Amino acid sequence: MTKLQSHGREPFETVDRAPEAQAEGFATVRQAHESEMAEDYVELIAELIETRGEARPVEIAERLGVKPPTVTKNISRLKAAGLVRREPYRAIFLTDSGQELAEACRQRHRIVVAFLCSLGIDEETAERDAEGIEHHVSETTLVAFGQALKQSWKHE
Amino acid sequence: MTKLQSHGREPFETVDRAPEAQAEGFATVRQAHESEMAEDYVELIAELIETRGEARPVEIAERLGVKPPTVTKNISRLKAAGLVRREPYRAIFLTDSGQELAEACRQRHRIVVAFLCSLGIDEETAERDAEGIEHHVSETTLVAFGQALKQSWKHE
DNA sequence: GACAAAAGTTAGACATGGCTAACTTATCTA
DNA sequence: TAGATAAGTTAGCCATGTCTAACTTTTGTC
Ligand SMILES: [Mn+2]
Ligand SMILES: [Mn+2]
Ligand SMILES: [Mn+2]
Ligand SMILES: [Mn+2]
Repeated sequence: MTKLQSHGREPFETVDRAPEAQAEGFATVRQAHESEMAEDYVELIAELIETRGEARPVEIAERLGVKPPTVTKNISRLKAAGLVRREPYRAIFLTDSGQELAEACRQRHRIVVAFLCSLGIDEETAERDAEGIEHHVSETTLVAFGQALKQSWKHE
Repeated sequence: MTKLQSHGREPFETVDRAPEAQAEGFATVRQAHESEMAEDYVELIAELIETRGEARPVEIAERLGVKPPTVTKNISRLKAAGLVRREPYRAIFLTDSGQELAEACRQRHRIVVAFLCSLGIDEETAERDAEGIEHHVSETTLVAFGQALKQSWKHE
């Protein structure tokens, strides 16, 4: 039991951090919440276009578990943010920047799900937890998940 | 390269799920967001009481990175929810149920941080990501993190 | 003990993301 | 092609969690 590969510390001690560092952490979480709606929408829209040919508000509402007016309102926010293109009463399309965001989100989502599954978590739970977790995974952590995933392949 | 221990699937394929299942996932995330404020506050209050002797609004504000009026408002919500006991202009205490929630949250927070660190992620990043991730980790996933952590000790 | 500084609260504003009810537009079908 | 049904929008409501400005209370200092 060498200490060489240790990433260190006893696992259950509370790290005490400088107040500013802690505050920065909470600020990061609040920021993540601000992008969350956009990320989930573009991700879903991309999936619907791919699998259903088009993205319709009814279906977005159904899959998000919200009511149609909520979708209308949020879609116009996405349009204002330049992520989506569309005319009233018609299907929804992604702009280039929307497409780009969607791809990144889908990729991240898939990695998080696969990583959780590689820990032995059932797919349903993995999907559920990933839907929230994904928005709080930094690039660093995403890379670490990817690495761990590769490791898990070797050992199977 | 046996398939015995495989937890299955190619890692980068999109799982397609029934609309209701997907909707339930998003509903779970929305629910998690509703408890998030309470969880972060009681956790922080418990830590402040432990390390500083008492929990004062200024310090809560400083560590959360918000302004004092935000803390005042949220503390009265926690009081209404029966998590906190306090009189105006005085320090804040946890009720039994607040204490209980705080302990669970601290434990979960520590496990998530330790787990991320065990993947080789630096502590600062681990803390930052954990602050958001913790609220979306189901019991199942928390247990899996704990297990993986135990494994990582064996191999170090 | 008075007064200045620090801490805390109150009031009122704002953005976000839900909702229902009522209306409009598009699509389907007889 | 008319009428019915489904889809989508609009208007207006609500809760949450943030803020600033102004006020009150407590604390510390001389
Ligand atoms: Mn999500
Ligand atoms: Mn997702
Ligand atoms: Mn948190
Ligand atoms: Mn936490």
